Amino acid sequence: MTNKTQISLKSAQFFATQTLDWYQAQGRKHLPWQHNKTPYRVWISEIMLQQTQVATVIPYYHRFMDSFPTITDLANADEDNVLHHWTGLGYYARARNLHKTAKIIAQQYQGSFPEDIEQVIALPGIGRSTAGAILSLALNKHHAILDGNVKRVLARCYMVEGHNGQSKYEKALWPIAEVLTPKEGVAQFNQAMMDLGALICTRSKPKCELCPLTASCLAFSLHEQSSYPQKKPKKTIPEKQTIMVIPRINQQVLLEKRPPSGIWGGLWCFLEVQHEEEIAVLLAKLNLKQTSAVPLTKFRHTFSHFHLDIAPIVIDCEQLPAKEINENNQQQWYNLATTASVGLAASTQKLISLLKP
DNA sequence: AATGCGTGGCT
DNA sequence: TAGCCAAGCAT
Repeated sequence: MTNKTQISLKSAQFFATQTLDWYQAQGRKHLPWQHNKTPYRVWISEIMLQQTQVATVIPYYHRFMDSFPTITDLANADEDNVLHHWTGLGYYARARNLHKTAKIIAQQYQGSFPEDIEQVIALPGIGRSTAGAILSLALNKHHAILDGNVKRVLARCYMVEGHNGQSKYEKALWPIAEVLTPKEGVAQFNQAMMDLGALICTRSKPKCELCPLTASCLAFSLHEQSSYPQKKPKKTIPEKQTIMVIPRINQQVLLEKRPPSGIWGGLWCFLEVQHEEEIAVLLAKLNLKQTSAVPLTKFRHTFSHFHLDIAPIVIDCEQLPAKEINENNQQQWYNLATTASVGLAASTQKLISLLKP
């Protein structure tokens, strides 16, 4: 039985007032998605910002909104093109779910974003916090949010035990977020909480001297800011090896579309083998005749959950009459001189740029 | 409930 | 500099 944090109405009101006053003076008001705040624009920003820093997102956001200004534009786009706009941003399920959800909204909601929180949460890729953010920031509806910034602020203010990824941590934080979220000024309050987390209540070296919430902050009063949120136990991630086979004819290289789930799902990548002997088998299957093979410099690509040591090898091939290498449209010759509108993994893009004429 | 899922910026 | 981890969600 864990203790539930008790917060009086009066202290909740004080918390909200302090936060809103601070936002008025110090909050961020000119991020790209804060102009013309429609549910669509806020939705795209919230998805891009998941586990991704603001500075990284901004150029992606501009390109995405230029290409897909409305939900209908997104719904009518090719998935390859949506993933193309996500190239390098990571967590590609976000882009696939974005596209799925746009189609659902186009078909089931006549192209207008649903405003009922349960309907929003039911959409692919949108959880409780993102749903609350969309409806509160764009429509000022009364929903709490609980993203990484808010979690950190609340964990310090109320010295909540646990760390990101632990369910007990979130279970303890949600009711706190709910109680503190005011009925008036929800949009500004939620934005303010994220800004406090991003600008003041940072993970390391929090700027407590600039914080409007020190009077409410338990960790501050006990000089325990650095103890919250608690550290996640570190684990060593495994190392994997792969050989990336790069068949090349003229200035074209062969790519294959990966299955819709798993790592790099839906992206176009080079074929992979585990051992060099398998290369010949692969080329035979593809009906390709090798003229020369040149290994490129090996490099390491690190994911959140494993290291991947990549040994690329370019196989120059003879031109062959068009054969059935394209059975399910899952393979294509990619012209190195152009930029196709498909999603590429960062490692694929890196290799392609190395080979560009 | 813990793990899979990317990438690049910090320190 | 090699880890740590960021505006989470799905399973």
